[in-house]
Amino acid sequence: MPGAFSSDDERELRQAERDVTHAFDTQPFDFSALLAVSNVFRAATAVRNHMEREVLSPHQLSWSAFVVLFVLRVWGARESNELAAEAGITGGTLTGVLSTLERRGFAKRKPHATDGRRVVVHPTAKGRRTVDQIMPVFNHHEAIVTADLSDHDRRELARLLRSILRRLDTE
Amino acid sequence: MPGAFSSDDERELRQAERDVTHAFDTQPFDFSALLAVSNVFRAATAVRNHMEREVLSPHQLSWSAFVVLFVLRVWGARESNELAAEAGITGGTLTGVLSTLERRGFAKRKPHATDGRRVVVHPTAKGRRTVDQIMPVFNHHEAIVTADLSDHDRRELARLLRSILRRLDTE
DNA sequence: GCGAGATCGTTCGCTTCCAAACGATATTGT
DNA sequence: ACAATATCGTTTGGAAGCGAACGATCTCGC
Repeated sequence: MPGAFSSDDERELRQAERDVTHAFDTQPFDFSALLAVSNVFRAATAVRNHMEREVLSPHQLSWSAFVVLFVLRVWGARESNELAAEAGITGGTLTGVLSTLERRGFAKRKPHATDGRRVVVHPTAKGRRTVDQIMPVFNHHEAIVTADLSDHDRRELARLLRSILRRLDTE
Repeated sequence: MPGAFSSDDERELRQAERDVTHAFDTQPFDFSALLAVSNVFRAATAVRNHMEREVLSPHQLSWSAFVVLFVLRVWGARESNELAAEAGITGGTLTGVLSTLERRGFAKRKPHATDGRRVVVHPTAKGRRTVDQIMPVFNHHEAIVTADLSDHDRRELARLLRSILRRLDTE
């Protein structure tokens, strides 16, 4: 059912909407877009902080370091550019993350067989083991933060977000 | 209608699901939670990068700096701790952001009337003017990135995300 | 072949970001 | 009254993060 807010939630929301409208009284805003985007951020930072605190910090791993390691664990050795794209970070940032990962023995850079410019990143046994140890806990917390959503809602959420991603890809 | 993916999208998705399942064949995962959470991040970073590039960088403002300035513009002077909470950053980070904002003349710190520890942050006229200038463009881009979603979809998206936020608040 | 241009990872300068430690100020218990 | 405790903003140290500039390497046109 649409509009199934808690009344507190809805009141606070409408108040914020009024405040913003009032603040910019000369301009009409697209509120559904504003609310959608701003909530994507609030949710992302809240979940990220939660995960880093509850799941990742015991292993001294940052979010990005874990994502990179996860990709290596599931799909095996990758080239740097693929890795950066899948982790959603730039090449410059990946260099730093890889330094950390390599220093701590989770991954290893190797030269490409035929192309002297490229680098292939391999997970180490320790790296794979660490992901295997973290992943169940991580997934459990993913279930916790989405506990108020039905399975259908979660898939719907993922679908709506992919629509945004697709739109940004094609720009 | 549920499941209204493009077929390419869906195929890629199912393949990724198979890959992950195969990689961790001893453990069953909650996939709807995994997909929901991971897409929240992909979308957030993609939109954030887009906004910083297209809207904020001409004004030399970071995302956080803009959020803080926006809060000051709409709700007026705030104390530091409120500001940090609403911007989704820690106190230490806010100090740095405020230094930048103050240096560039967008905001100003003033001592609290009765409590010598606290600081009240005020927007300057220049700060308000800058937000007024950016906000229409920002909102226009919010509309662009959510262009493939109906108005109903956008509100549904915001609702689902708020459910996650509420869950994290009450932990 | 071989020079022009593209592509790759790294480096650089700068900002953001967090957790933890720190001083300064308030509040509380006794 | 006054020590113990709590709270506030800042500082610190280290990792992320970006865009731009850079050298090294490859590709393409001729």
